[in-house]
Amino acid sequence: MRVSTKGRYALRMMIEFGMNPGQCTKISQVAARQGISDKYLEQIVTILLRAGYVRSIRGAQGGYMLTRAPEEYTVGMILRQTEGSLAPVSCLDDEVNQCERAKQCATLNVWTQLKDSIDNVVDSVTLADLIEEQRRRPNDNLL
Amino acid sequence: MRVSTKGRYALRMMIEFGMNPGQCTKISQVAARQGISDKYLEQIVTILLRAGYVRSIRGAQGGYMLTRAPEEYTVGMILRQTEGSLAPVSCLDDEVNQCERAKQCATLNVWTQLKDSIDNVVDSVTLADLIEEQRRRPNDNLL
DNA sequence: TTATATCCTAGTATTTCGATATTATTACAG
DNA sequence: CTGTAATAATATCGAAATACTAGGATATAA
Repeated sequence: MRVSTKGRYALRMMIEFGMNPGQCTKISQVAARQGISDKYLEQIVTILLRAGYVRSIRGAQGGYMLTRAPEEYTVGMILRQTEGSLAPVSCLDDEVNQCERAKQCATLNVWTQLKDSIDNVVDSVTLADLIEEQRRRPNDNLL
Repeated sequence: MRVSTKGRYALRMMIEFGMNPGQCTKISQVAARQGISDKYLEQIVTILLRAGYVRSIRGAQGGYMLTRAPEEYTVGMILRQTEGSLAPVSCLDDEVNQCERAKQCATLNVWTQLKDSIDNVVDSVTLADLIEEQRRRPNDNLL
């Protein structure tokens, strides 16, 4: 039931991008400030890039920036891209349950409740909330 | 964010035990009915045994049975024993947050909300609920 | 005493995680 | 037009976790 570094780093990186509105942020900057391997961050940002959540500018003076307003990203969107499904069991990944045991499964109800409850949290918090939270914290330049 | 087979099998096994109140249930029975490897189930039941959630009777005609009433087990209790902590991030495992980034961490709040929300679900459903759910389902003898 | 069960230890195959390395591509600066 | 700073896309790797599997030791009812 753990959120892996991939999802957590992705969130932190998106916060960094969002705190530089209108300008490029370099991976090396994020890596240095967060103390994370830049090669690993590159991998993660590629996922966000393909999802259309950030755009990249190549070459010198390049970097990444958000494609939309921070209010338009939920934590759930970012985590689902990087972590894959957030459902506690795989049979709840799809809209229709493919599991052959579904009809007899006494535990399905708990998993569904759990999934709904997780979704409810992650979909109600936006990147803008996190950025605001970040600004309220000490040591602004050391996330 | 997945519940592993260990936790899921443990729940299903506990339901089986609970559906045979007052009598022993053999691992081989559970394994056959659930289509799970009995050697793996043996491993899992050991965790429940050491937690004092079941007691064992060795030898011929032996098996396992619950040590308390189904109402007294929550899904959370069973999952925490078998899965370990259910917190989405390790810094929420302990009562006091040991993470040095805690004060500057903009994402801590989401993780706390997520943890509370997960705990709320798993701690509010009891084994008795699952057993009742099971009895309401078709094919009672094929969980 | 024998069949049937749990108990215990170890091993193993597969997958995931977290990262690193490599090479290619792009674009701006001088 | 060349050097350099940056992204882009893969490939590789070690460690840990996951999901079993195997074999034998121990206990007990009949």
